[in-house]
Amino acid sequence: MPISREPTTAEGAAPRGRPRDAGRDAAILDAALQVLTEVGYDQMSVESVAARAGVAKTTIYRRYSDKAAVVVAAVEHRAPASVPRVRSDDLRGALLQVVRWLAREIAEQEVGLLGALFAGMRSDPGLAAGMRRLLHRDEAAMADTSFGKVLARGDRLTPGAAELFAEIAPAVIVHRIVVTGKPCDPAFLEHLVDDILLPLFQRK
Amino acid sequence: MPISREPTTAEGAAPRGRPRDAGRDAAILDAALQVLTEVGYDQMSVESVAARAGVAKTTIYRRYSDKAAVVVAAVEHRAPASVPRVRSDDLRGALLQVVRWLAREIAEQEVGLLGALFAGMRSDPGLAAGMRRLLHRDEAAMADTSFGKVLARGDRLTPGAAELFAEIAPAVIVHRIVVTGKPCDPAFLEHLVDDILLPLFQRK
Amino acid sequence: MPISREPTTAEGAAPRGRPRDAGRDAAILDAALQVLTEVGYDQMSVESVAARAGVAKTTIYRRYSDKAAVVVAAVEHRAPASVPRVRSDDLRGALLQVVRWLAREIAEQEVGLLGALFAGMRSDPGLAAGMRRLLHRDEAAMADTSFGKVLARGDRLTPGAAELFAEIAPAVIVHRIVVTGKPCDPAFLEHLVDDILLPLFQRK
Amino acid sequence: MPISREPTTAEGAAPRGRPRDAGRDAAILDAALQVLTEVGYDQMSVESVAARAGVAKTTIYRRYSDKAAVVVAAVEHRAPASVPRVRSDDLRGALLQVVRWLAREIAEQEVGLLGALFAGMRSDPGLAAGMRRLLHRDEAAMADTSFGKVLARGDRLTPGAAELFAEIAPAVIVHRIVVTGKPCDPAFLEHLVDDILLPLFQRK
DNA sequence: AAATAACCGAGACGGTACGTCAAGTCTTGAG
DNA sequence: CTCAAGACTTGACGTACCGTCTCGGTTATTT
Repeated sequence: MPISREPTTAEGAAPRGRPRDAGRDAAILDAALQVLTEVGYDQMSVESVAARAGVAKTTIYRRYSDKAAVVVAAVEHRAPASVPRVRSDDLRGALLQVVRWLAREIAEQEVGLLGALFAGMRSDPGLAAGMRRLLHRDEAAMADTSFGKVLARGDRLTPGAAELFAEIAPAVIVHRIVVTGKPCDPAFLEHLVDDILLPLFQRK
Repeated sequence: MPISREPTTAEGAAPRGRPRDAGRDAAILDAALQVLTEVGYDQMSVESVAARAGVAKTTIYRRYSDKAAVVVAAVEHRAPASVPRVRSDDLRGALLQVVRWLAREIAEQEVGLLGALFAGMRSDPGLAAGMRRLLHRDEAAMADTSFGKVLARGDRLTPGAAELFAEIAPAVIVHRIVVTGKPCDPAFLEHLVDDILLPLFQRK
Repeated sequence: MPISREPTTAEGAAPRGRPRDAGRDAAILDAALQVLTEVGYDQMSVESVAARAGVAKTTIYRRYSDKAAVVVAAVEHRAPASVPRVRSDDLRGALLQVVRWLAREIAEQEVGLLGALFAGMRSDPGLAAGMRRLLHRDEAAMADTSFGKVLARGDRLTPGAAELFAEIAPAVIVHRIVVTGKPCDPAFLEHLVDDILLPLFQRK
Repeated sequence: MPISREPTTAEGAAPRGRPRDAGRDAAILDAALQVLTEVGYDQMSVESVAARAGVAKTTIYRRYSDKAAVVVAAVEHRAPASVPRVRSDDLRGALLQVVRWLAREIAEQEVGLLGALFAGMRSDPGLAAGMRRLLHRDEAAMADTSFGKVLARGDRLTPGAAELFAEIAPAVIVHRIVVTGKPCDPAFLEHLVDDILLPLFQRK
């Protein structure tokens, strides 16, 4: 959530003064993402992000109100949430594919985001809300994909399968990574699909 | 994980010098737990814990290497994991009861612990391991309770029901609280039991 | 010896970033001097200096590496070594006047400096050197005053009288104050002049 | 100034309990003297003295009220103030001999003592008094030596020569060592005798 | 062509907390 | 009562970030 210069509405309000350098936007967010995944949320200092981006600290704080806001933006920036395309005739295969993608996604970046979330939950509820919105966005994005359509087939699956998936799959994966500390290897993912998701979706 | 004076093994090593004041141990951990749940992990300062415990900062650092270590010890100290007793003839009622207890437990203290976990994951893997061990302990404790016995009845339930419960219930609850940001109200808990847990346990 | 930003030489090196506030420089050194003379070297805490100067502790540590360095700078800052003007035709009067000034000077500030010198002698020889340089500066300053010219009159006084004065007068005064613990009252100063300095300077 | 067990008066009060180990007294003072001369007054920690003496910190604090008191005692312990014997018929030789001894004495131990003196001057005037008494004691001891008798020969020297010597010689030597930072080499000591002391004592 | 406004790098600044160290006191157990 | 060991309080140390601010200097648009 960058501190935007443009008023939410209107086009006419021509921005005055020197415009922000878009190249720096990218550099900042890339650097933030790197540092975040390398050292974790609270070992990540704004100063180190600035250094790696080759940018002054001011340039970051002009765009983002907060260290946490930088993290949100960084994750938002990178995650196009490109849910992989799946074949509609193979439910198990589709689930496996998506679950695999989800696990990699979470391990790589969302762990950092969750750290920020925990850190900011009490202090800055508005920010927490922002992060939640971001996390929620990805779930919503699924509905419009081929995978979303597979889960929405009311004739063969439990109604509400999509919601169930969004509720359970990320939760169990995060739990696995953070709490258990074990990797999301293929065996685990098959277990997730075969012993949890499929039984729930296919019950008569 | 306090900085113990006694070598792990051996009995003979008579402790020399003035022994640590056990009263202060308790005071520190109680204070830490209070502050932790009040303001969250990284708003919690060691100094404030010391102040509330009526103890000098050094007295804390003599026992614990780190702020994070204090948190682990604090949660470990308090959590007797007193799973409520349940009736063996009412599976749904038992699940509801335990899930309700679990939700309260997580909301009250484990959120803080998880924050510490995120904070310390990269920097101090040994510490992270400690926290995981702690979280795992509670799950293990369930096996010996009346509830554990209910889930272990292989004749009527899916085998491995206990493991499934430990894998899913906490995950979904944490996800609800942290990621979704919504409270674990009765409606949600019933949903968790009726739409997720029961179907999984009773299938065939 | 402040941590200077400007390279010692060169003019071209344009200072970048926000310049240091000169007002704060003065405030810090004044405060340091006050606290130093009030409570002595090792009762003086950097924090108290910061408080009195109305400045953050970090602002002091940005300028000076050390508590000791603050003291050197403080004394250096204040001491303009304004040797009083003397009449050239009255040697005894001139000596008395200068010795009186010297005694007050030493009692008021150099005692603090000497404390710092003792403290830093072993640990930081560079710092000790700085303080010595500073003390030496004052002696050198005398040569250019009316008093210096009086002592330099080779026709009537022992050659090297100026050096002798610098060697003996401060030494005896410091010894009186610190070792003996007695005040430098007029009687003592007259004794110093009549029984020590004059006889040495006027011997044929 | 050790904290004595015996009441000032009376002999009868038989000391009860385990008597103090006299060997430890010496160990403490020796260790203190070593550390003091090695690292200077305020780099010297009571704990390090205890460690080197092979003694518990308590054992030191039972004997001495203060770190500074330890230093006084340590210097007092070692300094037998054995002024060298001099020949009465050679004034210059006698002066040189004593001045040489004095310079070594000061360089080796009194510098540490002076550090303690500066440190304790403001905070504990009673202690400062103790140190002064100690320093004064050495001067007094001189009066009874062969050297003292040489200076007391009123027929050929200025009356009060002994006092003058005590006032000037240590002062100039300390000034040389501490303020100037230069060593008291033979050339300097000859200068001190020939250009300062002898002229003062032999005038008229 | 100026004037204006915002950008950018660099770094000072006030704060808050960190984790460490030493001084001096207190509390055990053993002798 | 002494001694060793070490816990304990207190207070200062010097460091690291955070988020704000103030410089000199750089683009853009607007007059």
